[in-house]
Parts: sequence; C-alpha cells; structure tokens
Amino acid sequence: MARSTPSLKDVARHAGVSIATVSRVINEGPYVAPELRARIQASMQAVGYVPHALARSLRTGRTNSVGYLIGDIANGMFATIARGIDDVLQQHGYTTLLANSRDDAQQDLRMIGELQGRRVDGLILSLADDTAPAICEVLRGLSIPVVLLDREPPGVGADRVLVNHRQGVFKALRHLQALGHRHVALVTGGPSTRPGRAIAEAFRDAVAELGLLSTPTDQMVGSFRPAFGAEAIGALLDRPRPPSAVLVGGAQLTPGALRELRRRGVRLPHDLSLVAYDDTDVTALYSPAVTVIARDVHHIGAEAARLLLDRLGGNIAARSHIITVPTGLVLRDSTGPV
Amino acid sequence: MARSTPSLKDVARHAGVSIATVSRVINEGPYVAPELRARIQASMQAVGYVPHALARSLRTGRTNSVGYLIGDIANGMFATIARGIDDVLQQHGYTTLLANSRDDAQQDLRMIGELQGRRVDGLILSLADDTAPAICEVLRGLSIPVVLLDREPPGVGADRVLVNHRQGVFKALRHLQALGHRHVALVTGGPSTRPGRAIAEAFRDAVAELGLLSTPTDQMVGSFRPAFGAEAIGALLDRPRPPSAVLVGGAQLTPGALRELRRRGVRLPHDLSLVAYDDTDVTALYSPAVTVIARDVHHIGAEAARLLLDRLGGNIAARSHIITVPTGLVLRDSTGPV
DNA sequence: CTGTTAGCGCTTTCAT
DNA sequence: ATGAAAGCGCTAACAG
Repeated sequence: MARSTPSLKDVARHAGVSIATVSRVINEGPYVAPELRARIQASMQAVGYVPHALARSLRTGRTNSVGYLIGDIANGMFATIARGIDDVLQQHGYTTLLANSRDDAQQDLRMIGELQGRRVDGLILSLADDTAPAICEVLRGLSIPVVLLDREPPGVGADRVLVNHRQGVFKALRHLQALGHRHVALVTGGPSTRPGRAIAEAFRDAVAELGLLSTPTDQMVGSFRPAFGAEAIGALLDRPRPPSAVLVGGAQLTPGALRELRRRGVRLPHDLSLVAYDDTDVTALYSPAVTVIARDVHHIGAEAARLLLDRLGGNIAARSHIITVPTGLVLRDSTGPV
Repeated sequence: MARSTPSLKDVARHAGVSIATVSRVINEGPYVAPELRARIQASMQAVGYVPHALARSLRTGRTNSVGYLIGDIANGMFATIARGIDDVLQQHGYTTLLANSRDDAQQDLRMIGELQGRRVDGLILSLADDTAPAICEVLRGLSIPVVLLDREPPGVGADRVLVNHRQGVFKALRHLQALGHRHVALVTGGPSTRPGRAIAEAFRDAVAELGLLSTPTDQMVGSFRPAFGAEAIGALLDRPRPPSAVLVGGAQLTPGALRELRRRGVRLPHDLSLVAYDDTDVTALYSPAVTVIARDVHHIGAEAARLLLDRLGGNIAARSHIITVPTGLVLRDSTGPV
C-alpha cells in the first residue's frame, strides 16, 4: 500500500492544516477546535498514520523506554522478573528493551553501550559479573537512573533490590538441624555475582552459628550452569564420608542435581536430604516434592520497576533506595530425619 | 559527570574537525587520513561519546531492530524461541524488541502499533489470535517483512515457520495403539491459534485413520493456560468410562495436568498412559519420566530469524517462504500397555 | 485557536 | 581528504 510510512506532513496535507496542529491533536494538546480535531483524526486513519517514536524522542529527549540487562531470557527466573518489570512499566507508558549478556561480563559492557545508544531513560541490571572493575567504572559515569537486581558492584551508588538470602539459608539449615542433620553441604554459583556470594557466606555463618559440620570441601562453589549442579552433587556423593544433607543454591542447578541423583539411584530423603532454591514446576512436581527456599520472583521485577519509575518521575534524592525481598522455606518431602 | 550525553558536535569540537569527518570515522568511511582518524577516536574516548542510534535511524531510515511479539515472556517456550531469534539476529547487528501481548488479541494490535512506531525493520509474530480479522487487515497493510511463528492468519502472505504437529500426533497415537490402547483422549488449547487447531485436527484424523475410539467429549479443547490442564484431565477421569490414554497438547498444560493426576493418586502408566507436549525439565524429571512429542524450540526461533534476515537483505521474492519443523516422539515411562 | 520555524543528532550529497 | 549544509519527523516556542 503505502510507499513509505506516512508522516505528520502527509496527515497535515490530507486534512488541509499545518503540521503543528496535527501534532497538537496527537499530543492531546489544548487549543484545538473540536471540529478540526475530529477531521484530523479522520485523516490520520485515512492515511494510516503511525507516530514516529524515534523522531519524537530525538526532539523531546525522552524515549519512554528502559533497558533490562540479563544473562539469558531462556532462564526462567530472568524471564519471570522481566514479566514483573514489564507489567508495571507498561502501565506507565514505558517499553522494556531486553538485552542478553549470555552470562558474559564482556557482553554486559557491550549491551549497556547498546542500550545507551538507544537512549533508554533508565536501566535495570542483572549483571553477569558485578565485580568487574570496567563495569563499575561505566556505571559510575552513567547519567541515567539505574536499578541493580541482586547485584552490588563496589562503589556504585544505585538503587537496588536485594534478596535476603541469609534469611532463607538460615531457615533451611535450622530445619535440617531440627531433623538431626549435622554434616551439611552446599552447591552454588561463583562469587562473580551477589547471589553466589551471599548464599555461600550465609551458609558458612549458619554452619558456625548452629554448630553444624561442613568443611570447605563440602562447599561446592562453581557456576550457575545446570551442568555444575550434576557435577557438584556427584562429587559430594563420591566423598568417603558424604554429607547427609545438601543445599542446592540456584534454580538452574536443581534440574542438573536431580538428574544426577536419579541416575545414581539416590533416594530422597532416605539417602540424602535436599533443599533447593526457588519454587518451580520442577521442584513442586518432583517425587518427592522438593523442599525449597522461595522468593516472589515476579515481585522482584515489579519492585525494581517501581524504584526506577520513582527516579524517572524526578525523584533525585541523593540517597540510594534499597529494597530487601524476603525468602521463605517451603517444607516438602525431600528433607527428612537422618 | 557529563551534563548530557555528548554528540558528534562535541567530539568534533574536541578534535578540531567538522562533524562530517567524525561521522566518517564512526561509519568506517573512506577518505580519512589515518592520523586524523586516530586523533578523532581519541577524542571520542575522551568525551565519552556514544552514537545516538535514534538520530542515526531517523536519518537512514533503518533501525537495525526487529520486533518479536509473544504471549508471555515467562512462558518457557516463547523465551527459548526468543533466545533462538536473538542468537542469530544479534550476530547480524540487529536488536530484538520484545512485546508481550499477555495472550490477548487486543494487545496484539496495540503492540504491533507500538513496534511500528519504533520503526522496527521487521516483525516476528506469535499472535495471541491469528483468526482476528482486525489483525489480518493490519498485517496485509504492513510495509515491512513479517515472519509468522506457527500462526496462519487467513489471507496474509507472509513467511512462516510451521511446526509439523500432525507428524508428532500421529507418532504418539500409533505408539499408543501399539501398546493396545483404543480409547484415547485429548487436552489442548482453543482454535484461536494454529497449534490448537492443528493438534486437534491431527488427533481426529489419526483416531479415524488408526481406528481408535475418541468421541468429541473425549477431546477437551479449551485454552493453553495451566489451569485448564488440571481441569480438563480431571473432567476426563470423572467420565463413566474414562479413556486409557491421553495426549496433553501444550507445554503449559502439562504441569497442571500432572498436579491433578498426583492429587488424585492416578498412577502412570498403570492407571493411565500420558503423552505430553514438549520436552522440558518437568517432563524429563517427573516420575515416571513423561513420553513427549518434542521439537527443537530454539531452532524454531533461529529459523524465523534467518527467514527475516533474508527479506531484510533485500530478497523480495513474491512467493512466501515456509519452513516446516519436524516433531519427534520421545519414548519414556508414562506410556505403557493398557 | 492555528501557523511558522528552529533544531534534536545524524548521514550524505555536493563543493572545495 | 575535509567541510558546509540539507533534511529525516517531530515538538515547542513564538507570532499572529
């Protein structure tokens, strides 16, 4: 049909008015005769006009978009957070631009540049590595509001939503202790990201505080890739004196761990008690159903979006806002007396 | 630091050249003295220049972005497809803009408009309803290339990637027949989307062709929401004479169905044989592991992206390209002799 | 109430 | 090999 997408000028010509007037009716501006307004709206229909968001942004300096950087959209946790973000942002007229870092710190940088190039009004970041100095430097130089999602790059004073891993881990270990477990192990991701650090630290603290037994070799700190879940739990079981309970700290790790357990014929909770991270279809439907440390993932995204909206709305308070999301323990059947 | 993001002009001033020259080095253009090029690159660093993608797009008419419309990013299938799309598009310098329709036909329309407004160079669509006349009309009027993902809006001659549901459904029913099943049932989504239509049609054809038994009331055609999976399989089991095998045609339906089965204490495959759709962590880890109709979901996205790239590269062949993706049957333990 | 116009940051002829 | 200038589509003064 249309050779190229029609512009304001085409609508103006069709309606026999100036482009300024057309612009006014688009922006619901005042001072337009009702009769004219109607005619112009008809013309827009007629020529199939779609406002050019880019041109508008160039002029106004606002894009009504925010960037969300994640490791991998195919990761269910990120996807659910993305949905939470989009749900609140969309309601306020913002569009979410997703960028996948493929869990690579290099790509973190590249993608932030990409988003900057598109002039997003704000950024929500689940960095692949919040310890990379290059990232921290870039973040400090950013002139748009940023919200960090369970990341804490040193020296960056942005708003954050932080998960209270400590709370969940303590609940889990207390639960195991009550069941009579003494020798407990951990499988979680590396320290290049806050969840990895926080979970490992909380685990060690809880072990000490509760008087449990867990040597450094019982604490498998690797990566959040599913393969590591299988590998690590296998290594744990191969020990001369294996632990009687294990905490798998990472939703991506759980399927791998469960596969390996099944492959070896390890029976939960008879041979081993297992606490996993995040309540998913897998943990709920597994036999036995898996005891998990859970948090409201959708809510995390929604809160991040609200934090950002606050800044975008002009709240430029110096102090950075921090929201802490609680974690609970969902008791099911993968944990039992030793 | 920077009051506002620096522009070409700032770089030009800093380097003591004209903006045209700076533009040339950014675009790897020819005719720039090597010495000058180096100096300008240094200036870009110094002022922290980030090219303004929007301004560039306004000028060139290309945004190097494509829109991907889906029902819900928190739906694992969509997310995996999105990853497949992004993997190939990104490699060719394109950015993917995601839009969630929330499985609502109204939003399909709204989001296509949104994407059009951002002047995406092409569109990949998983429509919430490919039978809506309003959608078909809009699609016919579009001046950018479109790829449909397992959708077939009538009268729209766009490229498509189609899943061969018939193949998988026939394999599944033949398998059940070989196990001695005669009375088979179906749970799947409604006809507002091609998968729903194709699966139901293939099921009926297979029943007829293989001489199986399945009345219309054995075919629960509702929606792809998880709740329907539970509801439908419950209704099936409440029949005076329940089927001995059921096909759950929809990845989202499976968790709901499995939950309901467990709640009722139905044992697979003893009390019922079950074939589900799509190989996921849930179907692989469930006890017993679930026999599934599977397809390469990531590949679907990648193929769609390649189709689109073809058109974006100037291939404006009149005939629309159609890629058909095969489906296989993964035999596991949820199906057994009657 | 409506129209004219400058300019957002960039690419791209066209001169030089 | 470099610069000047037009113009992409739009909004926001400013005039009338």
